[in-house]
Amino acid sequence: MAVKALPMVRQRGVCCGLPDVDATWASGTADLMKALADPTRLTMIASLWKAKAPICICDFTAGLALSQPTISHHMAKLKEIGLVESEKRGIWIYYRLRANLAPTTRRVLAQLIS
Amino acid sequence: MAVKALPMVRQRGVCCGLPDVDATWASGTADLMKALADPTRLTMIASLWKAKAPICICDFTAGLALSQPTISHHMAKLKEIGLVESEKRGIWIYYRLRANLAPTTRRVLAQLIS
DNA sequence: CATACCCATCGACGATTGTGGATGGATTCG
DNA sequence: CGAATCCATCCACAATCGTCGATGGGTATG
Repeated sequence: MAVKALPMVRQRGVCCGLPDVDATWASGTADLMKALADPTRLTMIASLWKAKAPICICDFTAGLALSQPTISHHMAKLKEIGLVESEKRGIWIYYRLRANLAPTTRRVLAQLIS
Repeated sequence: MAVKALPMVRQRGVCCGLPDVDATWASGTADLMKALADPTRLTMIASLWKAKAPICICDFTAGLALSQPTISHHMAKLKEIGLVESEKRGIWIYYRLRANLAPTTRRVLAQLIS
């Protein structure tokens, strides 16, 4: 990647413009990053990604060294952002990666996990 | 992507194993996500990515609607994680994307920004 | 029906984060 | 040298976050 050099001359008190960055994009992308900015949630997402199958909440509760309310809280956050969806089966609730994830989101996850 | 079906039978009180997810990976990736989990820092990174050239801190201070200490604080965080590096030129300090970013990090940014 | 299990929600707590005012070092210009 | 500009650091404050105990609803088993 070609990187331009530093500008040779510059006036004091005069600043240059920045490349256009859409504020809506920044806000939305930050929300996605926030959802992924925790080791527990990242482990959950990676587990679902690798398993290629729905996983019961109880398996996370048993497998991760955290209390049941904490596990539930993290999964709720992932669901709220739209990364996962759930399905009830008897007394168990299974979570899976959302079927129609945004292509960008899916590619980001692929890069992060694989 | 083929997604397996839900298990038909399940015993109460018996939980299944989870796919192996490396704890070090989760921790490190979470740190990267945390660094990107803010609209201001995301805007900074996208600006540097698009500009393909070093940008002076003063340009961020002038362009973003935040105080100078806040801008400095955000950029310090990006530098601490190793996403950007800086170069001093007179009274100005220029920041640019780190030259030898981890390939994974670079690809994630490419997916997020482009 | 009574018990056991699964899970979401609530409330509380300490820890972390985003923000900006004040300060001071560094550098350049007149 | 004195003034102005650029920038990092320190300090304080409100807001958000991660965590867990307690609680209660829902569901299956005996």
